[in-house]
Amino acid sequence: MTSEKVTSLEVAKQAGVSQSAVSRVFTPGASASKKTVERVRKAANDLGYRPNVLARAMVSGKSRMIGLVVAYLDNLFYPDALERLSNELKEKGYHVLIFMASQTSGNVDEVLQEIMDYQVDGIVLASVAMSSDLAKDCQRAGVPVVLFNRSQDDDRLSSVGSDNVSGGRKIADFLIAGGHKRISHIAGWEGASTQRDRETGFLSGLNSAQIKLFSRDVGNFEIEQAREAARRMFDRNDHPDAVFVANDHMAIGVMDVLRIELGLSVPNDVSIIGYDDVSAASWSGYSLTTVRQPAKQLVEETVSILIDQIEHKASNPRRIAIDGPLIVRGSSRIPEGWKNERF
Amino acid sequence: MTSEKVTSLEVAKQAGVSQSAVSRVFTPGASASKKTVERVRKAANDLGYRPNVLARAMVSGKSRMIGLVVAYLDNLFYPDALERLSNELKEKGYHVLIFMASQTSGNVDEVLQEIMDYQVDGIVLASVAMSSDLAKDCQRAGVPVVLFNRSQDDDRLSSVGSDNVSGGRKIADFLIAGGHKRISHIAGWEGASTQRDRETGFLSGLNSAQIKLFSRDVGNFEIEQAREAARRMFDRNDHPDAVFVANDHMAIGVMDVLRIELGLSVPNDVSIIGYDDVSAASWSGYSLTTVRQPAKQLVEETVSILIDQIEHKASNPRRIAIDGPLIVRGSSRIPEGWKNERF
DNA sequence: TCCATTTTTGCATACGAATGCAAATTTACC
DNA sequence: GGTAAATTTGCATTCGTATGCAAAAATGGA
Repeated sequence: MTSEKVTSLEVAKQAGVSQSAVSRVFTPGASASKKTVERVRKAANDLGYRPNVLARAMVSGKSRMIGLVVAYLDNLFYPDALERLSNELKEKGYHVLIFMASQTSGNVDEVLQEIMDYQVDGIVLASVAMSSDLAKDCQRAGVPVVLFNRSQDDDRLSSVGSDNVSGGRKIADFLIAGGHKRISHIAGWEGASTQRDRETGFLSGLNSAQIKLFSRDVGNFEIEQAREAARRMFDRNDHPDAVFVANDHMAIGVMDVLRIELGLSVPNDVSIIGYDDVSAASWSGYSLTTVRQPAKQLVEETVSILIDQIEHKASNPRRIAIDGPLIVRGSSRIPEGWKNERF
Repeated sequence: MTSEKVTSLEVAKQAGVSQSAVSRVFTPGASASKKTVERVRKAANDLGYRPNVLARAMVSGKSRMIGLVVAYLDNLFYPDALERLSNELKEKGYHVLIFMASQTSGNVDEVLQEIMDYQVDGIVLASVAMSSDLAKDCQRAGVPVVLFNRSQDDDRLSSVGSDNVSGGRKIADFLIAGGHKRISHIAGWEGASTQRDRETGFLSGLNSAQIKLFSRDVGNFEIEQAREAARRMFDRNDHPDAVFVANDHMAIGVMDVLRIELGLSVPNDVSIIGYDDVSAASWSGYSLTTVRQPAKQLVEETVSILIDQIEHKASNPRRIAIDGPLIVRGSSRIPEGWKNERF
């Protein structure tokens, strides 16, 4: 009931050495004789001593914590990424302090301040943007920041994402090859770089084939809004025969509306393509054609950049866009003579 | 580029007061004259000073961090809970340090040790069990622990969950009322208290009606395993006409197998009932009948217990089981004359 | 064995903020 | 205005660990 934290000093007494000796035994790279190591280890074990990370952080200036800011946890892409990130970082001896940034982008800066109060060694912003001022602050404080699945013009910031332009283009090419004539788009939140890039690639693909976008609506990456967008989009006689929905999360909602509310057949009446390849996309109930965001690689790159900047003081920001394959499944009409090659 | 952290001392100089004065201005409840507050605030603003949470933690012994251990982030119930937990705690001035416990329960203790190294003020174990030894350690260190969505015999530990026994019973009653004759169960991981309790309630419900469980298989809360269990279970001529699947995550996989692979109609050929009421359960593609776990309340109770123990030193563990309603949707045959009353 | 190197050790201090204590100041009241 | 009480302030110390420095011990070489 009484909190009895064991300190290095107590271990030192028990082992008959100085506090510094204890510290050295637990500090990788510090020197200590075999004998002291042994005695200290024993004493530490007996007393149940473990170094206080916070105290260590104070003097070393390294907290071994990474701040993570996330907005949408209901889109399974992010929990998945979070899990990988946490595991990957743990491997390197870091841990994740998590912060939710509610929908409004206004409070991100505030959240970031809070994060910095914890002296985190680095920050990952997942699908969240930050103000330029804050970016400067982070830089000044020597805290590296990586934007995950978002990019931003500020060239002080590293970013990791998939190549959304190329992905958007693949989708257009695929739909065109499938002979679709009335191709539409349901967009995510238009403030997001992912949205803009996907749409840019998509439109450029249509453009190359001289095809005009048939119709367009916005779902803001929210499933309910996507459903409404779908209803609006199909509330007319000549509806689209293909829709690129800006992410899987929304695409699933859209498919439900089309099939169940409107009685349409996917893919016979209309082809649906999403983006991300979340696990639900491969559920046989949806079998959603989509562009895969290679979460594993994205996370690995993110961690690698962070660690580089933290431990090797590599200071030049890196911006990475990994290409993701089109995963062809049953939600889209398959082009004549199509082999499941990757686009 | 050079890290220039602003300290209270610098603010003190700038404001022409002592370091203590600065500290007091930023310590709620400490006394300072209007004049000093003003000058310190101004100086702090000018320099961009914010108190170092870690340093504060050292002397106060409170880190304002809560350690969270999670196992399954792919079951949407947990990301949802995590989001709520994070927000709720933030409200109270706490933040979440997250740790993944991989499938094997063996490494939970190790993870817990790591958590304690960070001097967290409290710990939430989500769907994860801990050894009795560790529980003792936490208690000794004065770190309150709350089991979330799990309970454990150890009566030193607080736990918050829904009333799984009652929930299981509701499901049985509902299926029986619907006239089902061949009622089966696909279990989650059998080491989990939630699994045991749900099944206990379910069986007792069947028992009251003198109905024997038709068949049973195990899915370990993993969607792929649940799919396989479903295939095994229906690979015979007289298959069940109702299946209670131990959570929604698995139930969705099961529905896909039944409908798409086996060509069965849900609910005409077989009724499916899940547990949790994750967001996907209400998607019209599934429209899954389920027992709702009231995530909001669960999280609120969890936080309330934690804060109580941390701030008011309330030391007696509390064990809470909140009743969750049966949410009747389209995946199950509805009993004659059924009104959507809550069971 | 003796001296030169290298390794190990302890001492003292630093990290940044909070707080008990006593001195200094302000406030209240007669 | 004067005294007592209340408030504010600064000093010094504390939290638990890491580390520069110099002293001590161990090692190596001839």
